[in-house]
Amino acid sequence: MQSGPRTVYRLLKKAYGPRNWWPVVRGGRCLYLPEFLDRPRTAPEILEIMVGALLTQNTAWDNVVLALIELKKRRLMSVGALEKIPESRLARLIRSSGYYNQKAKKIKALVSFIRSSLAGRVVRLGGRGLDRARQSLLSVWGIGPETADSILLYGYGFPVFVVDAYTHRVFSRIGSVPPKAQYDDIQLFFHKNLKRNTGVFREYHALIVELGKSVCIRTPKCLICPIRKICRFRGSQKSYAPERTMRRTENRQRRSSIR
DNA sequence: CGCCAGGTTGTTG
DNA sequence: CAACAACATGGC
Repeated sequence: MQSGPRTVYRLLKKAYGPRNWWPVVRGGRCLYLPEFLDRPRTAPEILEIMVGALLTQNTAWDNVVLALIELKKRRLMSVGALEKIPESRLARLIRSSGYYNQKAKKIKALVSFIRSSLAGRVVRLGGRGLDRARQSLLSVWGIGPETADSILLYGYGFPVFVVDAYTHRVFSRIGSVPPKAQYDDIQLFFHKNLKRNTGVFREYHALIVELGKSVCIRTPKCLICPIRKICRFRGSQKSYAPERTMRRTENRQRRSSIR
């Protein structure tokens, strides 16, 4: 039985594709438009992807969209506007995306980086090569490997594979990577086993997310899984080692909140 | 209610 | 360097 990442891709694509990720927020709506995939992103679109990538860290996308709508409604989705706005007000506007104090700080760090990198415009990382662009992004406070790679892949069109919690969960269950595999290990697995193709990488990541959200959840729904036949797990085992150690404990109930 | 969500940074041993 | 804790809202 074929079970390489290419086979997984084919099965997922047949079941869920195309996903047309990354979406753009326009007119108060989140649009998944195929035509966006056929041309380079404009500078404003890249900024929106960057901000969205920060806001979606460990957060459901629907909550992020609410925050992006707030920002765009007020014409704040620009480097200049995001530089000017007080951090506390920014935090209030992106409240729905969670971790809003930290994320406001991250957005500030981002626009500061963009400004310092290219006096007044969104930095043109495209001409500097993938490795340098990635290192550059990783130097920004609040941008880790997944956020950097999302920006590079969906914003700038670099063929770099984005690894997230779903990727780790799905492919460790399949048996392709060890449960303890780190980000770079998992990314290397895909880079070694797939042609470097931006379109495929974009679609593949989005497909993994869909599988991870709807099927390959904590207690997986293997009966409806489109890649069941190549998976080592298949729901036949009674249990497996939880990938994320223990759950967070203690709910702090500090609820005075802003506003 | 309790759990979870397309991470990252700071702290600790 | 690995393992944790902190960060926080909204949906089901």
